[in-house]
Amino acid sequence: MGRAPCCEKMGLRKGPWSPEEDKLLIAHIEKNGHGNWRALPKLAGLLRCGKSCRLRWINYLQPDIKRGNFTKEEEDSIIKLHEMLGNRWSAIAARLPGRTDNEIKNVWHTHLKKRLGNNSHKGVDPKLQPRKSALKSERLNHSMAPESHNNGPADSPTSPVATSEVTTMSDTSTAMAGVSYVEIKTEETDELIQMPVIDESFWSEDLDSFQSIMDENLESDSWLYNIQAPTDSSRDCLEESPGQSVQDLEENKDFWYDLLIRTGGVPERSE
DNA sequence: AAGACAGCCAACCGCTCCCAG
DNA sequence: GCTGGGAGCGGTTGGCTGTCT
Repeated sequence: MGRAPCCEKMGLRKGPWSPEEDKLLIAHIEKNGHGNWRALPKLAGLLRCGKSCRLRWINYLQPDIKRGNFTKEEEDSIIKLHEMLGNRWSAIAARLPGRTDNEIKNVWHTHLKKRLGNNSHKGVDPKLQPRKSALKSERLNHSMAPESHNNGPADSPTSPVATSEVTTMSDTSTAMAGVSYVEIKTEETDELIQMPVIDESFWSEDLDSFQSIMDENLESDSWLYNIQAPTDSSRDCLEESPGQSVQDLEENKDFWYDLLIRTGGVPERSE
């Protein structure tokens, strides 16, 4: 299965790019943009396939790419984001301005994985990563309700404990992208409370929404109790992996806040 | 000095998704 | 609704470089 590699056609170069090829590619894209990657090499006078050109541009030639070593903060961000998102390198890269998915992937495999291995740090099992199709259907359903599974730690003192009586609510009061609401009955008090559930699209695309939620909740300093983690993006996944808990988010509150500040998501909090 | 080994990273490969026809 | 082509993504590889013996 699978179509033949696009570079197998006669005469197309493979392997490392020469400075001349880089110049040709940059000159062409600066002048014409990259509307059609497949047609680009011909137009630019390159003996490469479009895929190779795209990769070279995205990973190396783009003007806003940050080269050089990763800072400690960047590495920490990657670790946290990997906990939340798993091996979704492009999603992680989207939160680290100037860094590419390929670069992040390399750093992960060469440095961070070992580091975490030593710390027996938990992460999302790659085998449990949702496939894109799962993400898509989840977005369409827009209700990532943990219907029959506890998505938070049972021993978390203040977090609600999901029970079998959780029901998905229609998103009536807000039309916020990536956010739906569930009713959760707490085990301790038997109270029904509404809880926002944030899905993948929220985290990857809508920092403003997060800002809104944070703004609403920061005053009481309890906002994290009301946000569920985004990592379990399909019911199958939920069944196999409890993923990030409310408690995890709680512990990492500062991290999320710092990240959002750095990426322009929220204004700095006045202490 | 040179061979072996390990680490790093740019690039490739194969798969899935998206969308126009 | 179906199909095919292009784009994007994540996993993997291969070659270069640095370090060790």
